[in-house]
Amino acid sequence: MSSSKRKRYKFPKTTVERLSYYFRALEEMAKRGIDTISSEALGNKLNIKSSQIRKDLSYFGYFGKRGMGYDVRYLLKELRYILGLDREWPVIVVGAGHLGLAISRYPGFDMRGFSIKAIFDMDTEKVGTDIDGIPIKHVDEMEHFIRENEIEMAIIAVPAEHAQNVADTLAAEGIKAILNFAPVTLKAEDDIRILSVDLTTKLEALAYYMSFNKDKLWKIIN
Amino acid sequence: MSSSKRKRYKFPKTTVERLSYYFRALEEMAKRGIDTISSEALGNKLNIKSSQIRKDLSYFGYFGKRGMGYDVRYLLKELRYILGLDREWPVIVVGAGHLGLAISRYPGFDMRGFSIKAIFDMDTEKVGTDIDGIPIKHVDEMEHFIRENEIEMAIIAVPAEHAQNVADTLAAEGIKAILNFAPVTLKAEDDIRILSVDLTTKLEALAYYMSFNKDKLWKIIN
DNA sequence: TAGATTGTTAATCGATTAACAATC
DNA sequence: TAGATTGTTAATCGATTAACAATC
Repeated sequence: MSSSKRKRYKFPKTTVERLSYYFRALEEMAKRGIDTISSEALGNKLNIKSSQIRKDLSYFGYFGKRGMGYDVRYLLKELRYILGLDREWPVIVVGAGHLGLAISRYPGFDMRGFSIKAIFDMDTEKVGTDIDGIPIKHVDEMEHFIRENEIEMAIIAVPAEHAQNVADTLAAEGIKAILNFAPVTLKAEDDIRILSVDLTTKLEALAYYMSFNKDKLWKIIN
Repeated sequence: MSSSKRKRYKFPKTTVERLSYYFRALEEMAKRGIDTISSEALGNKLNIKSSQIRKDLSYFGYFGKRGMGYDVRYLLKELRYILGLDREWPVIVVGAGHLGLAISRYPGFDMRGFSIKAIFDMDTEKVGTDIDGIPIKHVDEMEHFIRENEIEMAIIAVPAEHAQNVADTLAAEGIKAILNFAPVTLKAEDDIRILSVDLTTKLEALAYYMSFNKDKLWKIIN
């Protein structure tokens, strides 16, 4: 039923994330006036093996010239298209705490076409104000706003204990992708894409790595 | 020379991150008065297979009772020890922009023993003020502060173009672990642990997944 | 042409999972 | 004891990498 006749190619989940790194590095190179780059040179810059880069790109097409490398502007254009960055993505943020506000102002989002259209919160002190032109609205207005503005992506920046609730509400209101900053594992139907950014987990991983060679563990990794 | 006679066990890099999820889930359970849990039940909560959980834990010891599951408080205690969370970690933040300040106030860090001791910036308007009791100091004072307070961990929250510079400085001043929020790949010597949190990459991955089944790509994943 | 570098194959390496004997 | 659930083995699955023929 849902499976098309078209051949499907699998690729590692890690590839999409790396494409994003390639895109960013190429953007910087374009800015510096570099117009051709080899997988070797790009790999050096990103600490990624050149064969990994070539393989990642090969899942999507032929972008290089043998003996020459990749045309920076051309590859940028293709990656922009592959990553879906050739359009504007209207986004809402739920949670107007320190983190929610910092995220709303994060310059990196706007640069990539992610445009924060509104921030939602329950705190009536904050509702009605705005942050750099982005209105803070009451969560009760969320459903209407999502439909009115055809929002598909949302960022959750509320405390852990409210996050699942917010996710359920967003799902019911038609959101298709969620970037979650709350430190919980969210549950949702399969048609909703959820990715989490975990601020503490990585710091904890660092703490682990700082501890382990100080003779604290029975068994040590390599 | 550096290799001890002790047997070394390898385990996946992903394991440490999952231990951190287990810890968090168990903490919440302890708070709710649950005192025993099976790998099956914990897995359901975290969308992780029970065999994965048992395997992860098995790298570090025997924590469960067959037929009974795991004692929540005991496992918490062991995980706290393994993750190095049984001590205080003094941390500094470099960059007093919106993100740096939000990070400095993030309640999740303090809860885990990560204590932000100071924020460093070059902006003389900000230097001398404080955020919730955390002083903002000039970067020139950083080296002295690091030595004086025996800081080993730092968080980078400066613009991409300054991040490598800051990392080099931190390394020279004796920092051993860096959590990087700047959207660049940092280079450093092997004895310095760097992990990055990338705010845009995940949003880009979501954008990709929202685009791909809209007939945009030649080759489609599964 | 000679040199460089891609795109792709095949081998290796690493991580997850099912299955089950051990045992509480 | 019977039932439940661990700890561990072995199979499977997935991702990375070296190597090289193709070709600019």
